[in-house]
Amino acid sequence: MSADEATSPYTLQADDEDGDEHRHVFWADRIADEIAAREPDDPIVIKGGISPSGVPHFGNMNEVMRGYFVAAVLRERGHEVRQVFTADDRDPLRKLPRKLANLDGELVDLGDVNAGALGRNLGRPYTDIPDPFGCCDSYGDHFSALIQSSADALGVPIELASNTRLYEDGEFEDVTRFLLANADTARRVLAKYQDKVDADYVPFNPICADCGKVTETVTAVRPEAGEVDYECTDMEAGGDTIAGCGHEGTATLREGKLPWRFEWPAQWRVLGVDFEPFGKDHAEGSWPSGDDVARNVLGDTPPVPMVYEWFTLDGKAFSSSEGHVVLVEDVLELLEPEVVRFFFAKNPKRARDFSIERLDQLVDEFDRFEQLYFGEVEGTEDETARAERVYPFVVDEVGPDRIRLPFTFAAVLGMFDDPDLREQVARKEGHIPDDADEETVEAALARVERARNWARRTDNEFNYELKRAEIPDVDLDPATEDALDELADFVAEGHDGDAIQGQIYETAKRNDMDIGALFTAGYRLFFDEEQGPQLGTFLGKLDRDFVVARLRRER
RNA sequence: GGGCCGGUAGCUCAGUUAGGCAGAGCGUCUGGCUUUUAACCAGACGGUCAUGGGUUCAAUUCCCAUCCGGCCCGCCA
Repeated sequence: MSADEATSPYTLQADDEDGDEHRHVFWADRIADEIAAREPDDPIVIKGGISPSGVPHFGNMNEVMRGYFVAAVLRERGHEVRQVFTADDRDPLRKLPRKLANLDGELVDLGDVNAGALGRNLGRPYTDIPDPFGCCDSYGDHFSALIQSSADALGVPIELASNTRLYEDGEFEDVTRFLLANADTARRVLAKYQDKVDADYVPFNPICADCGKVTETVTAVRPEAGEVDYECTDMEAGGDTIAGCGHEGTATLREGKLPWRFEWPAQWRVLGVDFEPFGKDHAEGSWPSGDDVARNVLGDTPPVPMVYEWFTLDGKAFSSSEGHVVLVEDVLELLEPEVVRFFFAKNPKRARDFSIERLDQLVDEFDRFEQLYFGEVEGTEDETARAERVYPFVVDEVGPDRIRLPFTFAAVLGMFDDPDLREQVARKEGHIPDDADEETVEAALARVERARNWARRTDNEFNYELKRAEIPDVDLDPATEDALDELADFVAEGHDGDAIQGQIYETAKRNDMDIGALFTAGYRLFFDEEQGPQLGTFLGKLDRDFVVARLRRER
């Protein structure tokens, strides 16, 4: 097969060759069609994978979530699906990340762990490097555990497969032997993509028995015996040189790894992969060569590919090594899992910014999406069709009776520590129907914690802080001062929040001043902000002496 | 330098695979609601669909060129 028969990885924009007449509102349906057209045997295998080289961040979850939606669609169609995720943990550590994370997902500076010990392991497989936190069997296992817990947190069942384990168990042995026996073909194909591939190139990198580094210099190959001889030479890694130890030895096919361009197709064969999503970094490099290697070296059909665009985080590229990351666990302190899944259900072709600052916008979008599904709001034909198709895949359970507090409202409710007070205010504002059962109300109020975390984290205008200790520095004109004094007298008489709220309006009118100005003065005095929660209700909840004194600007 | 992906309202995004009046939400503005402030209702404003050409009765959509952002083309994954 020639190169022009190669598969474009841009599956979502390819022409539909079947002339399939239904247009899909959900990209995962389109992919599922592609997979089904090949009539694969069950179970259908969907793969993702990353190197456990450092903190697995929110953007990495594309590898899990994109596959998840395709799996869900295929399951809906009656297929058995396995979602496999390879931890590419035999890859060598090439450079030290500046930030690591403990098993709780807390970021840690390299300097706070034993950086020196880590530095001595450059060039060795992640699974052969001690865990810098000392809690797992290896560096690789540590970060694999984080990948697993991230997938768990999103409710996606993945079968995590350790690449190292696959090598050790001999799963790659046959395909490795085949590649070594057919090294000429392998070289010829890969040379189309990589200039460095010459007559001496060997598609296998043994691990040095002496220093443990992945080596690149193979001096003899005996495929039948399942052995290679090697010399441990220097390795180039990102401009730096990792020194080899010079050891000359012999390795079995289980004691090394395939170079990535062969390892990927080998994984497809060994795991029987039918579909794999991957980031755009692979689209023009490893995919074309992998596709070619699979077809023309191994004689396999490569999986259905799908390129996804990368996310940015608050406008900047995610960077594990530099610590510009957010982990799934962090995100789930701010968003419900269904909102996170909703984000990943959007078109993979589009580069998106995951904006922590504007998470309220994402949540509002989700809430509307949900209302569209339940027919509670009007939308365009496309919006409605999309909501009807996608919503069930995004939530664990379709619940028409759920209550969603508007996110920013929930953030403001967060200033009350007392759960009863939160509920009371939410009811008063009409966000909780009278007939809602206890469980539903509790579920609705769960958003308050997340919204509160968001307000705190971004320290935005919803992060209200009562300035109790000290009176904010505020300039007031005499008319406002009079009004505040009158209001103080009213509060001192003992009235509830509703009455105080009404009195603010009355007082402003009586003093012939702008209502907004009086509210602003109030917010200034209590929050040092221009706006805030419904003032009367809020003041009604505070201790009366303090409120009276503050309105009189006494303390 | 070559290839690829993306660019749609102030913001967040649908729509582009198959050419047929430019869309939604939020925000903004105006008005209303006997209490605008964390609302609700009604309406308005908001666009050279990145730019310039071409094909076409008709182009956001197809073709060519250009600009911007990102990725790949060394190594590695």
